Amino acid sequence: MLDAKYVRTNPEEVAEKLKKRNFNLDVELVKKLEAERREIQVKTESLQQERNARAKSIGKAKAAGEDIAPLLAAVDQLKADHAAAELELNDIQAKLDEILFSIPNIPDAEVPEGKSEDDNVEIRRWGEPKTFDFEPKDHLDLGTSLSQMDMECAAKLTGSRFAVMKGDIARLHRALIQFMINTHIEEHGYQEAYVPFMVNRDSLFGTGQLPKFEEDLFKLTDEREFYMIPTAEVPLTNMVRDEIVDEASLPLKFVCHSPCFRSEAGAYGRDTRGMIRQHQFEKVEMVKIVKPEDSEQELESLVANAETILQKLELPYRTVILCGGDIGFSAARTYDIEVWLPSQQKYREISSCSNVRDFQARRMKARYRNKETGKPEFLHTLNGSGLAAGRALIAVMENYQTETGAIEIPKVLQPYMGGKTIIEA
RNA sequence: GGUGGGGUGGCUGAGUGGUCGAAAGCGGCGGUCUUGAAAACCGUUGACUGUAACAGGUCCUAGGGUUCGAAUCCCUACCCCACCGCCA
Repeated sequence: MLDAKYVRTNPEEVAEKLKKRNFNLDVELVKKLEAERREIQVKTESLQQERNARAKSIGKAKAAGEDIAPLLAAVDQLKADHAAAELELNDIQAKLDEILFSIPNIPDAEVPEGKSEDDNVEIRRWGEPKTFDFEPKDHLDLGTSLSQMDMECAAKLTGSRFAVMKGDIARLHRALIQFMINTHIEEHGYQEAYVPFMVNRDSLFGTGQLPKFEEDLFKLTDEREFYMIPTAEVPLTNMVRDEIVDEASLPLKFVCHSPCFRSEAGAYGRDTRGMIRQHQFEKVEMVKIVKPEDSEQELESLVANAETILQKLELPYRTVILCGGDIGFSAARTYDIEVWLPSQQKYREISSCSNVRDFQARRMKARYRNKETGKPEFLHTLNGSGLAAGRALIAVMENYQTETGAIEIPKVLQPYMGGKTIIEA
């Protein structure tokens, strides 16, 4: 969330900056509620002050052995007034919080203007889209004819938007995950983490999925009300929730493989075929917890770490910076990496890397002690996929297919496949 | 699941109704000493809010209650620890 003080002292400025993401802040409402809050808070606090003073004097009188009965009678009305004022204050504070919690992050100045993903701006490309001298199949045709991918079976087990994989394809999927994690811990200095795949409300609030995006999540129905994680970003980032982190341990860099569960996937009727958009998919996630002055630079290296995976897999990709209209709720700046899919003749998102700045840290009260000021200050958090495993699998299958419907195995994955070099029927 | 014990500042931990935002230690910061560092010694040091600066307010896991007054008493929830039971 944004700094409440900043929002209430400069609502017009905030509204102006949020226009870039097509977010409309009701400035008049904020001003009106804020004026009320101020008045009621002053009233409540002065009543509190009075109550505290009276209570103290009663204590003194009692200690001195005086008769306190008249003092007790005098304090009755005060008590009732204070209780009423407090209720009123809580009510208005709740209204203000509701607004504050649903305001998205302010985009960086460098974020391009734009309405949709069509307005994202390409930063760079790597590799050349491969040309085939036959009609390339998509991953579903390839997987199905190998009898190693079965969407009908998944639909029987659960429903639409789930997948069953078998044999070498299942192993290739796992190989990708192992390869990615190993690369990040061995070459990029991340610490591997294993975390819960169900989290509580506080965690989802901390990273910004709640309260606004409840419908995107799978929620458990028992009395504990846990949620399935939509990304490992949630548990990883929340590790520092309510902590004052030792400055010497920064930056924290975590990498974690997890399944991700998203209810919204499929709500738009997009990518209904194959494994592109699923309710459950695997992802290797990178999260960095850093000092504010480092976050810009850490975002660049985060993207580079993700790109390295595609380079080692020799998959053509491009990197774009998301425009104001396409950027996520918590992010100040996001780079998407898009991999080439021959079946679609398009680049498709395979990683999303964001600098969240202090937006999540403020929600989570995640701080470090600044040596120079001696004061606790909010950390900056970043997250990025490194990479989405399901989409990486699709990209490998489609880019490495042969005319006979076999799939060559990228060199870097062969050690994870028992030395195998090709998957064929 | 059962029984018992707990949850207090960055950390450990004392505090059972008013003089407690809270002893002590550790850690941090400043200093003395030292070529420098360590040790030792001295001083200092909670967070949030609020103010031009004071003042004021809130915070002892969370939510309710009792009371003029709650870290302290009562209820509920969550979490942790120990032992027992069960179990991959």
